[in-house]
Amino acid sequence: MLFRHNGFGMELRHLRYYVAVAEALNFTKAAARLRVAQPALSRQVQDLEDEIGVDLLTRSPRGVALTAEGKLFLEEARDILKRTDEAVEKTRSLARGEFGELHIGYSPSPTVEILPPALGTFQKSVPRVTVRLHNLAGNELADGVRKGTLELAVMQRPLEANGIGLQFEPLHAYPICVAVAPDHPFAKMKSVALARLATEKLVVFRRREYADYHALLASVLRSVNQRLPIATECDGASSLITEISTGRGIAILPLVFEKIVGARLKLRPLTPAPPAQEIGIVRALKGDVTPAGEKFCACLRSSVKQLTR
Amino acid sequence: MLFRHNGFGMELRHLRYYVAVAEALNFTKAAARLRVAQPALSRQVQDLEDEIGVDLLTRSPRGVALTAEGKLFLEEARDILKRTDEAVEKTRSLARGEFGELHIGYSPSPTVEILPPALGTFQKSVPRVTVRLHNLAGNELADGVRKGTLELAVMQRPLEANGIGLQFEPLHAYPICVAVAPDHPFAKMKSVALARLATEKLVVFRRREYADYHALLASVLRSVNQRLPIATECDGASSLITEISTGRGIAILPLVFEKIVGARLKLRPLTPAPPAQEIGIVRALKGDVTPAGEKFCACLRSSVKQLTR
DNA sequence: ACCCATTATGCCGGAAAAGCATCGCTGCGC
DNA sequence: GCGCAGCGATGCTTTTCCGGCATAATGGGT
Repeated sequence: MLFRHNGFGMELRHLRYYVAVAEALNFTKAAARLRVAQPALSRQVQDLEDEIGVDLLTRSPRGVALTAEGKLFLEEARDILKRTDEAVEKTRSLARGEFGELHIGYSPSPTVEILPPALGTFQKSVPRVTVRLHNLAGNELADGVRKGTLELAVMQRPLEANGIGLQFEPLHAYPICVAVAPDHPFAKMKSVALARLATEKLVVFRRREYADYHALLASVLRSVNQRLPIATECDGASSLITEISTGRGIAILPLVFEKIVGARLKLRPLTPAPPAQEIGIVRALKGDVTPAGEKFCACLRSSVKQLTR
Repeated sequence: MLFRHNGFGMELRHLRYYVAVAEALNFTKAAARLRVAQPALSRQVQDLEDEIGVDLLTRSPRGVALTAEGKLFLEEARDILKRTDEAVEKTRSLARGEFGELHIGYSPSPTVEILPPALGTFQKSVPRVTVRLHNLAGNELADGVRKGTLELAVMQRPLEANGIGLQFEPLHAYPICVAVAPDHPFAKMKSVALARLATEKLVVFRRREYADYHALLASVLRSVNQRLPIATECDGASSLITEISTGRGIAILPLVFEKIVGARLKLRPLTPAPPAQEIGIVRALKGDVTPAGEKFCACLRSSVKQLTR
């Protein structure tokens, strides 16, 4: 190198050597501990002192003592070395997926059986990863994953139009059911023929907020060419439960809603069975999933395994 | 070196280079900025990545991009480099006496004219030095300086017995005076002959707490072979002022007390003048004074110069 | 398919660090 | 009082490795 700037000679080696000497208060012993020869150590510490322009040690034939400046610099050097170790370890942790932030999108209702236990095991295995959950609508989830603001989404299979650039890994499939009040005639049946819905009125979620649900509904009804009158539109699960249990109508729901409605409604499978609602992991086709994200997927999969047992 | 430990290859150079590349997002430009050739930079960053065992950058023919780990490590590296600079600068500051702690012992009354202005100018010139003032008796001051718990003391010249191992640098000398109430006959004189004290009673400070004062007093009186009756012993300046102004007696005091007693007492020089009370700097004969201490001494000297004008 | 910018690789020279031997200093013990 | 032991510094040689130059490889853009 032609030109060497003033302060560009200091290296971590100098700090490591200085700390060793300052701790041993003896060049020879420090050299042994560092597995280097004493003269090398001697010179490196001299270089360090020249670099800083301050005497850090007072030498004597009996060993060395720290000057006031040396004491200060010892603290500083120790701190710097500790921080470098921490920096490296942090980075490795991040690479191993044991550290950092993980942005996960999800649809609350369809994932109610899968997500909570997966979150629990994940946080237990890597507590230093902060999971940020984002409760969004289906198309927003898809957009988020595509843009990269979400690393993964746990949700129903995206519609064709929403699915471009995304990969869907199915975790579980819920049969489509009809939800009725416990005193409704359907409640006594083991399954309900699709054709029998013709005389019923539908309770549905609001189209605006539940586009995915309406897509599902449409596909179910389309398959039998039916068009049912809509009794009410609900803004959420609890009002839907109220509407149905008071006899205002029935609803078409995936079986997972059993976990939500409890005993207040009865869910009966439809025959012939429409295509089941698939719940799974959505990730971007291109764009890496971090190790932490992979771990999370593993937790989801094992959460599903527990479920089916 | 025969054995090279796992993590002992990382140096500040690697961090400096990595930061440059991560900021430029381009090896070639970073190399130019660092005034090194691009291949050198390329290799050093590779070495760093090998060392950590994590990919920090994704290379492409259009430049480089940071991985998530790379972003984290960039922050860490920047911080480490900043801290090293700070560590060096702190150490240099300490060596220049612009930083650190300074323990100063003093006797309050005799230094009342000198110390406060010196402290003021000192703190203005080096605000990052924390001055710790220790108000102690004369022998404790001497002990403290000898032991090194005090770097300096500002006080009257130590007695012979107390002065061993110490160096005294005189700053100012105050003539010995007699202090009387304003209506006392002495108050009208320009000076008072020592012999005329014979008919007076003495107001003194307590022997226990003011050994130095009593030594001074003894030497003044011994020089004229007088022994005066003691009217009262006082625990401090304010009670001494009260005693004298109410006519209970007179006191022998150095002229500096004029600043303390104000108009409440009159101080008149004695003739023939006894040896003046010398105020100065006490330091250990061996044992360094830090640069900050030297600066403080300079402030004291200039404070005295201001005084005599 | 070619081109260009950009990074990676091979090789060499030199600077700097490490090792070895030795010197100089100082305090301790015989 | 003198030698000896322990310590750090210094001179010199060896080794390492960093940097420079030339060039290959890579891959997106036109």
